[in-house]
Amino acid sequence: MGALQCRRGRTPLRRPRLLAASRRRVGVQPSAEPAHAPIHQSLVSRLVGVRTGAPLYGLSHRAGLSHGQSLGSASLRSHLRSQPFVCTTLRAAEPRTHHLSVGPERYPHRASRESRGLPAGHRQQHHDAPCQVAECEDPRGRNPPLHASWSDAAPRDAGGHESSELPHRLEARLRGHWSDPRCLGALPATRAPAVLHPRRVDLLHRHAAVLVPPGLTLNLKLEPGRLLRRYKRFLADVELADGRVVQAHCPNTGSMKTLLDLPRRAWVEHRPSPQRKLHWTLVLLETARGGWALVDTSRPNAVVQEGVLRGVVPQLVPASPIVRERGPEGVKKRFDLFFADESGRRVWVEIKNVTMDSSLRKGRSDFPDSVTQRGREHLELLTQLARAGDRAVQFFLLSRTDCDAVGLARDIDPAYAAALEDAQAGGVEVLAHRLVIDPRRLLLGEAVPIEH
DNA sequence: AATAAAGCTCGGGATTGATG
DNA sequence: CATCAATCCCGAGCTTTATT
Repeated sequence: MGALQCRRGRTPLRRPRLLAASRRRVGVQPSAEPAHAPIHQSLVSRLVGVRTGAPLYGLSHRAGLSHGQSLGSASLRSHLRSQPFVCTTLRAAEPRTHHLSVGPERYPHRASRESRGLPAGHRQQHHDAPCQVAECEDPRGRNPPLHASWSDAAPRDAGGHESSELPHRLEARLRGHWSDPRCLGALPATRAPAVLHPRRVDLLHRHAAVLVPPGLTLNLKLEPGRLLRRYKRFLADVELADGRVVQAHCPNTGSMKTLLDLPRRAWVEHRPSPQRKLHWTLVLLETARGGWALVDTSRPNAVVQEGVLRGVVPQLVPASPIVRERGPEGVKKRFDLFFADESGRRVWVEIKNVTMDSSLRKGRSDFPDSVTQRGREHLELLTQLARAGDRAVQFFLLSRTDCDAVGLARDIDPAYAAALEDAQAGGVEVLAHRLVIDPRRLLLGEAVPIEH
């Protein structure tokens, strides 16, 4: 329950009675809604959150929260990301006309449009937009199938020009997704409530989401290079294919043992941004035997969460939203995933990225790659939780393509190895799955054996 | 005008080990 | 033992916008 904290100082919220009221106001007849209506609001917003990881534009209060709950946008995003919906089919629907009317004529006391450099007389009228419909199902069958539809047209201003209110980052997102043949569709979100407000249920079919097949949110946009140097924890020099040497961010502060005989082939991601000092990120490194290893430690948690939602891990079947980075009450430590299973037991999952060549045999990858006091403490806490009746899971993600088993690096950290054995004896479940490194994306693969 | 709810910005925590 | 390195993520606090 900790995930859904009430926002400070807010009065409890009234659930808006949306559908009938706003239809009446805007003059849209229910019968005018095509076959895929009605769209259940809370389900639509879950849908929005699930596959995208995208910002939720204007939908968050429909998160299916109970009366009186309100979330900050950040925790809401993670709440929605964890909902288990998968988009299965896509078909086209009829174009429709959207009637919108906003602007300073109605709200003359608002000066903000000018302050943002928007035209003062802005008035959004209407436009016809081709729509598409997605049919979605809950892979666990707990929720009825969904239909959602959207248009890919940008909002228009009075002159019929694309509204300047469509944020550039959204445009970029849409361009990227629409150009991907595997993309089932994208709902063009607009961040401007003036254009698209959640209470306008008649506009629900324009609502924003990017509906993508499993794993696409774990997209990779990689360029080949050679890792020349790794230094100061976060930095790496990478030579690109054209000979340029760039400074890249190394998102792995660990030892990366067995992966740092240099130079070696690498894949880097180019993500320029004013927020970033380094526009390149080191993601994959070639292993000694020509496989690939994921060294970007920001990705494994998302991979495992996505896989769990798709049902890849039979032991882990969430019956509640998955919460990231949460710890038990009164404990400073956090676990990577937390949810309730179908019997209502609390499940804590700690994920470890396993990339080190085993010193014992080829084809095996061992953990840890350096002494890890933190990891041991996590194990001890997991053991306590298991003894107290919760489910506690140590999940090893085998993040290299040339291995088929994970093991313990007893020689590197005997205390950790002992702690893992204690944990297992104490009821901690130890699981290991392979990471599938597709050139375009990351996916959680099948289980692999754990050797002792 | 009052209120609900959205978006935005900012800053802190977390990550790890080398270095002074 | 504090500091530093780059990034991501989140929440707090604030602003903006729509609705009644």
